[in-house]
Amino acid sequence: MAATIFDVAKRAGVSIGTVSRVINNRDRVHPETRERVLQAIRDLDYHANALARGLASQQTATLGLVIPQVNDPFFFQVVRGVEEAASAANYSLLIASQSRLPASERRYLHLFRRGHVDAMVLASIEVHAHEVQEIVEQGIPVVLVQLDIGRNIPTFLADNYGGGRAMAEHLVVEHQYRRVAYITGTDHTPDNRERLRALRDVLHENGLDLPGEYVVEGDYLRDSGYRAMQRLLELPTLPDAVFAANDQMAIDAMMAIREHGLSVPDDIAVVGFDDLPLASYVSPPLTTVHQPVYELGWHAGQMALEIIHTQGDRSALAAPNKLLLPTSPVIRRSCGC
Amino acid sequence: MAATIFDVAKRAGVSIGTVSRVINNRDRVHPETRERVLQAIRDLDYHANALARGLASQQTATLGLVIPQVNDPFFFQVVRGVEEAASAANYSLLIASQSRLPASERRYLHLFRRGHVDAMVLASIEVHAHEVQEIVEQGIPVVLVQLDIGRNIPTFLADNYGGGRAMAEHLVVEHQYRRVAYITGTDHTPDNRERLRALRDVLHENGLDLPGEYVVEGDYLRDSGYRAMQRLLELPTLPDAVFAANDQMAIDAMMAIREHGLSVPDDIAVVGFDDLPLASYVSPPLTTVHQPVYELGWHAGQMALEIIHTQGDRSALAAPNKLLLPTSPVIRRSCGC
DNA sequence: TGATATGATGAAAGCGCTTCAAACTAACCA
DNA sequence: TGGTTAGTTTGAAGCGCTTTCATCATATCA
Repeated sequence: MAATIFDVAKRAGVSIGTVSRVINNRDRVHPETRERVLQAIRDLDYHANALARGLASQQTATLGLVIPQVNDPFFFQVVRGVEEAASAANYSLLIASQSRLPASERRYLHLFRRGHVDAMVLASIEVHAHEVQEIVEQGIPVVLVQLDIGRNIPTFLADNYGGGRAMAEHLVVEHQYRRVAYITGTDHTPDNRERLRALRDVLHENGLDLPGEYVVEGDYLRDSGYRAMQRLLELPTLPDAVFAANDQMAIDAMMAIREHGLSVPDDIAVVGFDDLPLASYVSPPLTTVHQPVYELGWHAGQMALEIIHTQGDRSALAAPNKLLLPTSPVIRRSCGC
Repeated sequence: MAATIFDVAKRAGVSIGTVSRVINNRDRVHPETRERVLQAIRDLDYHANALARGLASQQTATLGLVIPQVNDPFFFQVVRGVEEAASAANYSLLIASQSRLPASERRYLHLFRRGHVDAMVLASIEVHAHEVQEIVEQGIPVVLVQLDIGRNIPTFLADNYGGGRAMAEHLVVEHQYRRVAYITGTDHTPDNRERLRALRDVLHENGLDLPGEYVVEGDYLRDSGYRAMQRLLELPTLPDAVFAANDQMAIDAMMAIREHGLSVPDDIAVVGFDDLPLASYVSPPLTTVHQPVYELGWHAGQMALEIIHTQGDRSALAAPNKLLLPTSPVIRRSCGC
């Protein structure tokens, strides 16, 4: 059996209270006593039981992370970011992927209800504002990633609008494309909407229009870009450039164009959003917008830790609660450069 | 504050022991009493505290998963697999990525030392056999994924040899390539060695040789395939086919070949291993070997749970402790098909 | 009718830690 | 010399559960 604090106390000839103070660097302990305790800890290879500690102190040194069930390397980057922030602070990371169950059965809510975590990071999941509110009201800090529910909750977002603008300007101003089409992601997600808004704004500012038939619906997933592109290719006036809401669809769109006997970028330019590793390997290499995914995760984890450590200190909550991380266009070949 | 078992007991007019029995479906409880307790639980929105429960019962309903720090979508699949196995059994998943710290500081060892998890899954990390032994001796079941330390520990591996053979035969027998080169992964990993062994065997069986200069060293990572291929291209007699230890390097090798003014697969065929999503998008689409990564994770999680539930039942440990999951060649274009 | 199962519940002892009031010690001051 | 005080340490009460053992009805049998 593993050694307990009791064993350490006995060996060092002190009470468990003293051992606890040594472990936690609390109050003052006589240097000699401290050394004796530390020696006993070494001798017994003692490691404090995390559960007992959590129960007694009401702190678990654990962060909860909820991600969608989708199989997307995107989220792995978020996971890595949060994990590294957590482990650098000696916190553990408890992961839950959002299940398809109805809200009443959502397991991830148990994470906090059961006192399992000190804070939660929710990444691009479907969640109701009142659910989040409930968590926060129970005293568990929540940080959101790529997900905005419009309450006063710390939120980390990639700058979708800014990235979308930069890309749109690249197409419209530098390349002088005149008929730009857009393949949407899932309609309700804010990232998709921001990217579309950016394109529309840039077009307007340049005296151009985004006709309804140039906005075709996709869902971010494989194939949907292909089908969307097919619809565009049936139009009487073909676009000269296509902005897809993510790389996956952009790549599928390129396929559709090629199968249609046209060339990318000579006949139709194609650009995406995300900068998947994949983007640089397709041919032509995809021009896209880089998203700081790892950084989103890292900052979110960091923020969660900060809030934990300033609990009750209301002034801390006055910090900006919506942070945009910069996105940057990655110019390759598919735009015509 | 969240309701405790005490609150529920008071509201239902019973003792906490009875509430506990209802929660855990233990012993028998009078149907009427049970209903009264359940109603109180609903009324108070009670959720048992996981820490207290874990402390009292010495079971945490949590699985620990350790992955390398590498940034590889491969591991995300493993994570997903384990996570789904865990959550289907109402277990949580605690993740730790292996840090670069010296063994004495390896945080993930704390996961179990501190009584945090009921079992651990170690995935392709660097670990010493005696460390694993120590964990097991403390009564924490361990399951390995893509990692073989040669002890009597349940291990899930992709069938690297089988997949390597199938691919090698495709090259040598069907395509009749005569000069096949191999770009290695990190030398010490068993997967790499198995794949190489398979190629060598098939060549020998067909009266062919694998000359030393046709085995060039890579490290699985980006660029290393490119450099390895450059070395191959400097040889007096060029290979007619190249087998790379993974897709990433295969793709880089294709680039090097093209930059050298040669064509894939007409001048030199290239195949990989892994079947990254990426593989189907490059041009020509990469012929490779599919690895059941998600399944590896899922089975490992499942096995960990099984061992937990049959603890002490020695007969269970007689089950096969080394499981090969089948890999399958995915024939695309880069092999010449 | 009294002895004996059987079913249902309660009471209390932990699980391994944190934390806080209280106690002890030695040193200092008036 | 008694009273302070600052520095250390102890002891014990939880934290919210599980689990064992004892208890108490009620039903069963000879």
